[in-house]
Formats: sequence, C-alpha cells, structure tokens
Amino acid sequence: MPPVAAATEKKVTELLKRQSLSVTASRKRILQLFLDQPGALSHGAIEKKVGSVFDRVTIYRTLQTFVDRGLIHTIPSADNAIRYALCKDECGDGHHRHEHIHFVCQQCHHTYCLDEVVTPVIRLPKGYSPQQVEILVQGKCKQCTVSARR
Amino acid sequence: MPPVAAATEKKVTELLKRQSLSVTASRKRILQLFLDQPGALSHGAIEKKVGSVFDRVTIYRTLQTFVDRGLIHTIPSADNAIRYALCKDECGDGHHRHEHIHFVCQQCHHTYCLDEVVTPVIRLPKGYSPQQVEILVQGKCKQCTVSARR
DNA sequence: ACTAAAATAGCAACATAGTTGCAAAAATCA
DNA sequence: TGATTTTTGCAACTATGTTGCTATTTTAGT
Repeated sequence: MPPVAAATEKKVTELLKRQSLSVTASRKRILQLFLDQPGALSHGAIEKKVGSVFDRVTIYRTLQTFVDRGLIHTIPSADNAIRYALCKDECGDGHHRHEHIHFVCQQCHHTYCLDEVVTPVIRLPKGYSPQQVEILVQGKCKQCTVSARR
Repeated sequence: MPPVAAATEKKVTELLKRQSLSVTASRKRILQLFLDQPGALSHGAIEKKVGSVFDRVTIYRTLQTFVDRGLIHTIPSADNAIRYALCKDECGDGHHRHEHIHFVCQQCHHTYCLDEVVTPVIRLPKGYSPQQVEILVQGKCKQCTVSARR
C-alpha cells in the first residue's frame, strides 16, 4: 500500500484559501503533487507530471507564488535544479522559518526534509552575521538502505 | 591597494602541472581568476570576465576538468547558479574532502569558503546513511558589515 | 628543435531552463 | 449574474548547458 493517501480536493482548496489565494485548477493540482508524496520536487519534475495540462510559465509562476506565500520553500542544490518542498505551519506570507535539514539521496536522487533533525548553531568568525543556515546532507535514504539489505 | 596580489603565471602553471593537466591559455587564465580573489565564482561570472577571449563551452569544460581533478569544488545554491571555489590540498583526482562551511552574503552576493569553521556532525534518524554534509550560511559578510558601520 | 600522437579549443547546432508582455479566460466579490 | 480582479496561455525572447566534429595546441619522444 502507498505510504501517503492522496490529498482530497477539499484539502488543497482549504490550504489555498487559508493563504487567500485564488483557487485555480493549476494551483490545486500542483499543491496536490506535493501532498501526494513525501519528498521535494523540482520545476522539471512537476513539468513532467503536469506539463501537458498546464503551461510551463504557469508552473513557474505558481511555484513562485507558493514560495512567496510560505506554502513551499526552496532547497539549494549542486546540480542546478532547485527543489521545492512543503512548509510547516510556521511559514507564512513573505517569511520562512525552517530549522530542519535536507537530505539528498545519491541513489534514488530524491530530496527529503528531515523535520526531526534540528540545524545546529554555527559559530562564525568575527564580522559575519548569520541570518539563515541551510544544511544539506547527501547519502543513502531510508528506502534505498532497506532495499539494499534485501 | 588591491587586497590580493595577482597570481603569477608561474604559479598557475605549477598548479596545473601538479594535476598533470595540459597547460593551456584558458586553464591558466581561469585558474588565475580564482587565485586573484577570495570568493567563489559562478560560470556566469567567469564568462563575463573572459567570455570574449574563450568560448563558453571551453569555460564549462575547464570548470568540469578542475572539479574532476580536485582543483575546485562546487557550492550549491538556491538561485540556480552553482559557484566554484578553490580546493585545499586535501582534494585530488576524483575525490574531494571538505570540512568547511560556505557563506553567502545577502548584500554583496559573494560566496566565501569559511575554512576555519568546521562542519558539525549531524545526527540522522535511523536508516539514513550520511556521506557528505554541506552547510550554507546566509547573512552579511565581513566587508559589508564593516562598510555599513562607517 | 622538430614531429607524431594526444589532448584541448572553438564552432555549430541543439536542448533545457527561465523571463516578460499581452490578450483571453477564469475566479472573486458585490 | 455581472463587473472587477486575478490568473492563464501564448509567443517571443534570453540565458544556461550539452554534444559532435574539426582545427589547433600541447605534449612527449627523438
């Protein structure tokens, strides 16, 4: 059985309204993509899934809107493919509060937010004022470790 | 006076030969760009500087070669612009060993390797095997903090 | 220093990624 | 329902990254 149940249309509509966003087909569909799976998605991955239904430009703009409203956040990468993942409730209009780290599996290439792992405090040299810390761990994810053990 | 002296041609030639790389004009010039300043450079930034002299493709291939040989390393970003920075001596053919963090200034948009700040050990949930940890700190850099104080 | 072999650079052509302006369509709100 | 606002899709464009091929440069051996 699949680990995550499909989000109902009601749920995504709820989420959009809560951010006072117009409820449109593309926004509902793209938000649902995020709810339907545990990892992060790149623009490219989303385009592959729904690119025949919605215009590329619409997908770009939808992602930007979601980031602006604090529905999703960006995850940096070393392969020129920014990923996006759902935010927790603490994020909202114009601000993001994230304390979790990001895990990139080198085998299945999925990216996950590890909400249970809190980012440590980083002590910087004099003169540097930190604002935000992003931690990116590469390795082998839960699924891939399990599959390899069989 | 400029803070960093220009690297001599001899020095870059030395570095290239040490990695058993052919010594060519583009490799010398691009390597010198890195030595002439303290931060990281994106492909775009390099192209702006020497794009009229060398072909775009040559720059891409030179950067890739340098990464492969352990001369420079990549720094992930959230703006689809991978940065490259010089490696310390511990890196070599096919492998990279980095323990430092990366600092991105939100004001001047430069990226620096903070070699004196060591990446802490990150404790992951069961099932995840970490291979590499990348830490990206955003904030205001030394220069920009000083300039603001004036 | 010269030459043959190997490596690299430049070019062209292509593929992918991201942006902008504008008119048509859809969503909101009264 | 209808007017207003917002969003979408399209077209055109810019930027970014890749590949194959040939010419040029570099290297290594004499």
